[in-house]
Amino acid sequence: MIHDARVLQDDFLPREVVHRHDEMNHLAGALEPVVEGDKPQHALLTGPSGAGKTCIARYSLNQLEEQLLDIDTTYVDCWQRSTRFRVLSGLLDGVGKAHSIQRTMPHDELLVRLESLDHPYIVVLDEVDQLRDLELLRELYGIPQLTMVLVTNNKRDVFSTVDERLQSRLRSAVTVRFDRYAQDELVSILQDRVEWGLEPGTISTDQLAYIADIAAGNARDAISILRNAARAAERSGSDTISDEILREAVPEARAELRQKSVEKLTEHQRVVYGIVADAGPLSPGEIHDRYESAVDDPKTQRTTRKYLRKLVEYNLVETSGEGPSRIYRTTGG
DNA sequence: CCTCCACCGGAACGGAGGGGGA
DNA sequence: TCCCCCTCCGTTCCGGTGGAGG
Repeated sequence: MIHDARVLQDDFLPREVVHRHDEMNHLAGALEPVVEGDKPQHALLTGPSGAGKTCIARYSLNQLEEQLLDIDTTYVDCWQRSTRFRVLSGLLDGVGKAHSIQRTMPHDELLVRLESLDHPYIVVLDEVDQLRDLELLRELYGIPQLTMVLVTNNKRDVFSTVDERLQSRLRSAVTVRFDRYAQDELVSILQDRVEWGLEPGTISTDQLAYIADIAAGNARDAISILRNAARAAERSGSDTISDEILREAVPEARAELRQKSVEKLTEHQRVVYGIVADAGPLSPGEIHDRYESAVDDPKTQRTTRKYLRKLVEYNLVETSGEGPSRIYRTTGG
């Protein structure tokens, strides 16, 4: 049934990119000067999640590495590395200069190491809006060999907190906008994965269209549904994906996504999430009261607010209402 | 319209944790 | 070994905001 499971994974990088040629050329135009030994331009990729931003960014860097010997590239997910220190150590890691880095390293030592690069270094900073301190971008701008490809899904409020000088620098980056995939584009992306990953004839085009409809332009969701369906079919010993299995795979895919987020939470954060999940829409005060009586060593109200904010960021919880009438509930019904 | 109240989130601070250097 | 310098997490403090109700 499953012929090559890798192509169904989230982080799989296709050999050929479909339906994003304009965006790819746009980005390549910014980076291409490096081939001639010139300084490439910084780039900013914006658009909704699942629209192919990360995929195109990584793909373009791969292309450059194939063309050039004297170039380094790396990918840093600012969601996982949201502090200045973690980003910097991620960047050093990408050029093999991360040896003997520890948290006690003097402030600027990490930057100095980056400045000593003798090759162009092109880095993807994914989910850059998750950075706690955007001032880091200013420091990275100051490193001549470094070119940044910044990836974010909401351009507007990302850079509102930085000063004008940095803002204008960021605005001068080549901006590539991504839209949601159209329905037929998603179908052909899925077809590609099916062709490489599954035995022939396991799923019909109609079924792929069904997946594309539900995924609503989000390629990651679409592939996740496909993956869950294939897994369920294989478990049941079937060699095709039935409509019933496919229907069941939709909530499973959502649960899988949710589960992954929940695993990243700390114990106390999980308790707070559990309260919202079990007891339905609640006010912040009510949530904190319940949380306080649920654990032995409760944190303060301020910390509970930080937790709630985090849950919203993780898309586990959503909020509505302002001020005193604010409530929190779990996402997706 | 104005005041109260709950909530929001920035800022500053402190302690724990962790590893290098004298 | 002790000291130092860092990060990370939570705390305290507080000004700002926007419904609800007089």
